[in-house]
Amino acid sequence: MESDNYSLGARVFHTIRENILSGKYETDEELKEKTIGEELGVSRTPVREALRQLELEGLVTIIPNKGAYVVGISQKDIRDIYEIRSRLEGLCARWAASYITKDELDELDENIYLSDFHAAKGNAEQVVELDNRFHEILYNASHSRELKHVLLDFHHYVQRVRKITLADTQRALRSNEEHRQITEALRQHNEELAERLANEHMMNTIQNMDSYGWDNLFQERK
Amino acid sequence: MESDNYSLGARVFHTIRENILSGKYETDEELKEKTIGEELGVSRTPVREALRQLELEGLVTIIPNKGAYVVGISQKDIRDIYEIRSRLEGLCARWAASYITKDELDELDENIYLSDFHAAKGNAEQVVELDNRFHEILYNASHSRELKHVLLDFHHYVQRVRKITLADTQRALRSNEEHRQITEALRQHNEELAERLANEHMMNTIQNMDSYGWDNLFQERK
DNA sequence: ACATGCATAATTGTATACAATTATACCGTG
DNA sequence: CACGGTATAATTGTATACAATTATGCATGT
Repeated sequence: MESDNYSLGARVFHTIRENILSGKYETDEELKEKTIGEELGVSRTPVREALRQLELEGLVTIIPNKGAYVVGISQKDIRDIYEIRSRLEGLCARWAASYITKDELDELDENIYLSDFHAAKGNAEQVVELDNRFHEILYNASHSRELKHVLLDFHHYVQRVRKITLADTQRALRSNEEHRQITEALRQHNEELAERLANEHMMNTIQNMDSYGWDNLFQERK
Repeated sequence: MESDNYSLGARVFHTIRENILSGKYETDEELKEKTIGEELGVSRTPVREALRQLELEGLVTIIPNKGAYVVGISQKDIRDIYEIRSRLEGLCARWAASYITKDELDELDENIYLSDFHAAKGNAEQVVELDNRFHEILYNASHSRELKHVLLDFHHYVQRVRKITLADTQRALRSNEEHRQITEALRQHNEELAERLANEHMMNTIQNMDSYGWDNLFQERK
């Protein structure tokens, strides 16, 4: 999804974020600048910058002169995010319906085709990557910097949950089917339909998580 | 809205953000760590941290080894944000309709009452503050950390535009009337109505900006 | 045994020093 | 005069040093 040609500071940021979202750093764990710096082989400076950024993202809480603590992501947080996303992905699809190009539609088609293949094979990693890309194309097609920004944030935020739900072949294939319908609505430039389908796509994911069982989604964490 | 008991670093962050949003730093202007540090009487370290945070907020772009540049906020950005907010404020009101308490409803009533007073007097500053507080109560009443987080971000983002639109007495009074209707829906725990009214409240703001004339909203910037 | 207070250690906050990279200005050459 | 190259300066990136604050542990007294 994104290149590795990052500066050191940016890499530190991504590493810590990944460690929080993957559950490597536990909820309420204190993140000490010195310790993390030693782990990653850098000084405190880039670690501090990363922690300050992560606070803005809501992943850590910083108590001045005390420390940085991992903010837990509750089941309700995840639900809320998907409900927020349902509204915004809907708006995104609506806008994309106006602007989307033939090239983008072609890539969406290919994306779904490939995802079906990998889902059938059980290649969860690739399915997640293709899902990332599918939504990213829509974000770009919305032609809205602000909407893309906020949606990308949330998308990253729930990456861990998506890795689990999309590992289920049945859900992955159904998700692809929903992607196909959205793509079709976009091709027809049908704003109303595109919005409704993208909206439902997210709500279906919540339903899926409900039936999957939230305990299973969180078992690795604790 | 928030206390001033901040650490130095946090204050630097807020100052720079304010300078960007108020237009003191022009679009595409290069923000040099040394210069800003001297302006604010601090070293480069807290400035760097602030700039990295502002990049995450989308207010500056950082080109590695080159510099930090102010990202311009276009008219379309503002429109998009209000449309995004219309969806999310609607969702927020819907959730708040379930959770809102009598105390919060009382504060909303008082808030509107005071705002009417200040609007009539032409105290734009107070009207903006009360508007901030009105929406903040709703964000809290939604009982959703994630929704509150993203809405607060956007709310700050458009602070400058709000200062202008709410300086118009007619618009301020109409805004208060809309607040009153939303509050009434909340009091009745009418989710559907609350969502629709909050949604329309934002869309009306867009309409108002349209009739106000975008050029006037941006005249100070350029 | 437990609470209290003080000394010490650990940690964060800020400033500064140094390294790496990029911009600038000057000079020579065609 | 235009162009290019090189030395110099300016700026960012990272590490370290020092100050301020907070945590820890031990001794003391009750």
